[in-house]
Amino acid sequence: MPTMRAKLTRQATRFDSLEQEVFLNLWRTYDRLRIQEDELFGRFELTPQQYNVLRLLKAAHPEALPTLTLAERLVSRAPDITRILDKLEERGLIARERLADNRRVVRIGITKSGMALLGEIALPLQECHARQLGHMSAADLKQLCALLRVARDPHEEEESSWL
Amino acid sequence: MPTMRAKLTRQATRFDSLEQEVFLNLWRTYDRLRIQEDELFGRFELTPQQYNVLRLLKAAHPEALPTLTLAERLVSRAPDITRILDKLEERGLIARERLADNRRVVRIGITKSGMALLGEIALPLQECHARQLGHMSAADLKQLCALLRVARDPHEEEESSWL
DNA sequence: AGACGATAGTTGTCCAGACAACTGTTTGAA
DNA sequence: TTCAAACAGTTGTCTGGACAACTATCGTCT
Repeated sequence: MPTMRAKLTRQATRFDSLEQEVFLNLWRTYDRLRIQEDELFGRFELTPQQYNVLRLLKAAHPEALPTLTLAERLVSRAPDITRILDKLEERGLIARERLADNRRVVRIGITKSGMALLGEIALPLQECHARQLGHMSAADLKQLCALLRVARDPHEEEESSWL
Repeated sequence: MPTMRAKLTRQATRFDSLEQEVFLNLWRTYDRLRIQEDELFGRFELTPQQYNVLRLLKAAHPEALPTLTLAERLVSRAPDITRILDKLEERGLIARERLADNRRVVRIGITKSGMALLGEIALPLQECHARQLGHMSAADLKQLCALLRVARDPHEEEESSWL
């Protein structure tokens, strides 16, 4: 009985501070859960970022979004948004259209083919989410969500930009 | 002409599930906080992974750890552990030693130079952690930690391996 | 109208991460 | 004793991410 406790105490002392412990836990947890996502999206030859592009475009559908607006809404920074879109366009999952009245802007829309791919992914993705976090109660999930929001709140320019 | 005015009305994009919401929040929060870490470690020409190697070696000091043992303990997977170590060795921050009684094993130890670098980083790193999460109460931080552990618990092979 | 700065994307280049195939070393069973 | 399997790292190679410099277009100030 004291062996377990002593072990945990020793572990805890390896951190320099509580903040460091939180950040490393965050990193570790993200990494572990991402393994599941990577495996799933890999089956469809998508990266998580590419999937997120499609997800956002589906949410905007039938609107099309300017490239940089899309980039802003992505979960993770994407300085290489152009090339991410290049690959999706090559596969016919999105369509680009340069606006006639402002030729600087390229608007991105999801294609039927893209919507179809999202349809294929939907069920296995739900199963993936269940494997990832299905062991937690809804209450815990909500609390975790809330705490994560608090944690990053000062680091968001505008609260609503990325979803 | 309804060209690009109606874009802000769509911001309340729905998640497919609570689990997805948690994962995307996790990803986003990790990404936001990581920006701070990247900036800090960048000043010392280290990646977060490289810092973690040094941190673990300091914790093990004066013991030296076999390469793959070290890799297991890292926060994030590191299939390229060899090259991470190559770079640290080039800079004289770690030392490699092939064991005489089992020539397969390479043991890694932190050097004085490596310890000195960690000493330099310590204070700015604490300031970084304060910027990242200093706005949260100790109670919230502990709760967040606990929830993160619960979240990844089924995805850890052995609870104590990575610290 | 012309020039300048701002805006919207694109491209170049370099480095880290991922996966798999490979080398060298030890063990252990026929 | 010898040879195959297991082990511990290493290397090859490809893709994705990061940052900065670049092009094209537009707005605006004079």
